[in-house]
Amino acid sequence: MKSYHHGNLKEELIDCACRLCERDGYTKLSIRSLAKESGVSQTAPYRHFDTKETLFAAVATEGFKKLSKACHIDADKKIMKKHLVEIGCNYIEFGLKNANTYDLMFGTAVGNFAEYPELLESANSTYENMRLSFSKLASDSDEVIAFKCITLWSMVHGLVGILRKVQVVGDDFEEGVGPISTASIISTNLEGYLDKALDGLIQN
Amino acid sequence: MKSYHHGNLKEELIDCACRLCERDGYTKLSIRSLAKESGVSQTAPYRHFDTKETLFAAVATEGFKKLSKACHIDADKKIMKKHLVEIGCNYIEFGLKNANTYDLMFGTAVGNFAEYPELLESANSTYENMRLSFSKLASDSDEVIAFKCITLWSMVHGLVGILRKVQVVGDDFEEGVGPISTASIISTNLEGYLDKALDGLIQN
DNA sequence: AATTTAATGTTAGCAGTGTAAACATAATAG
DNA sequence: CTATTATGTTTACACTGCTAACATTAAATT
Repeated sequence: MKSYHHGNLKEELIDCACRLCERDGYTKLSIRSLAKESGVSQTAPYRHFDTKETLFAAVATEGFKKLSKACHIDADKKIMKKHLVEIGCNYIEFGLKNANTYDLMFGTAVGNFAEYPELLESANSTYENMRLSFSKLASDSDEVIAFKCITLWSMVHGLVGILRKVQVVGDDFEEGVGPISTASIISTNLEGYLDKALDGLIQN
Repeated sequence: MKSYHHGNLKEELIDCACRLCERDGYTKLSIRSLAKESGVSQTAPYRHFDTKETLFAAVATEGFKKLSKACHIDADKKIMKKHLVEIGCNYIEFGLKNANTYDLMFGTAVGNFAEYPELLESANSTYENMRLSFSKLASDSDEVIAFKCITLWSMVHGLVGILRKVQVVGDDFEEGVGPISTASIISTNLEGYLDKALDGLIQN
């Protein structure tokens, strides 16, 4: 016997949308199927999300929260280069393991973050966490640290994009100097790769 | 008086799709509107593209060709670091000015490049061009050059992703060390930024 | 406690979508 | 000249985002 009111629909919709977006890609997600999955009428979601993009924004918000958590390192302990590498690795791992969600977060699905305050906040706080970690290592000015942080972010973000196109990760691949084999090699030793790449960032 | 056969439909569809994808984003593109725009019946495009993804693949292929051209530097002249910076700048500029197309090229719209030989080839040749330019500068082994090339690509690819979220580029922005202001500063002096960032890549 | 109001749900329906099937016409090959 | 293939059209189906009108319940106000 089900009651007229669901009681917890919004959260359940977001939860469900996160799962489906990751499983099939956000392009495949339909509000109707989402409603059906939650055992509710086709248009019920519209009581909680004005538009599909609003729903996407909610999924992206969750994505940034998870990314933030994945990249979090306990603020108390002294942060060494090793930890920055770890942050980078975690970031990349998140991007690769949640490729579809990641695409939703950084693609054009949600046009303007500023229209969705919670999304903007969760995205900014992901950055802020990274920046704070960075500031524990280097003794540069705030501006320089911000620069380095954006650079690190660009690096790992870029690697996610490139590696995703080559997600064989351990599977066999043709040898050579093509992008596929090279990217594969990198992805099998991500830590070593990042360690080297970070050298330029930290000193200098 | 129009003839039954269009004569040049495939090319026109691709052309038109490229324009519309860039203008409105590939999510908004419909095969029907595309057909209408080309003055042809709703299902005519299916004679040339099995599925919508096939059409996307064609648009992405064009995108890679354009990207390749934008990053091309005459192979004859000796390539200095300055030219690598130029390549990077051109790459980023392309990504920012063709954000929607870029998203189609690197997002999840086309799942597996291997299913579309022409796409795979144009993407690979974009990489190959970059790699050749790189090999003119450094005297490393092929493997090392491939590594550096992927790193450069990651860097500029990542920057496109981050900067796109902040495409104020010259407009005013709040001062501080947040991602927006920092990214804005970078994007107003892309050349200098890249020049510095490339230091770590070229020596070492 | 009774009543008004707001929040949250449902049903019905519109205009638009991807794509398959059956058919029409024109270009090409034999 | 005929048969085949390439390319186009019409029709149709199941699905989509979203709106409007209505139903039910929870919360706020008197």
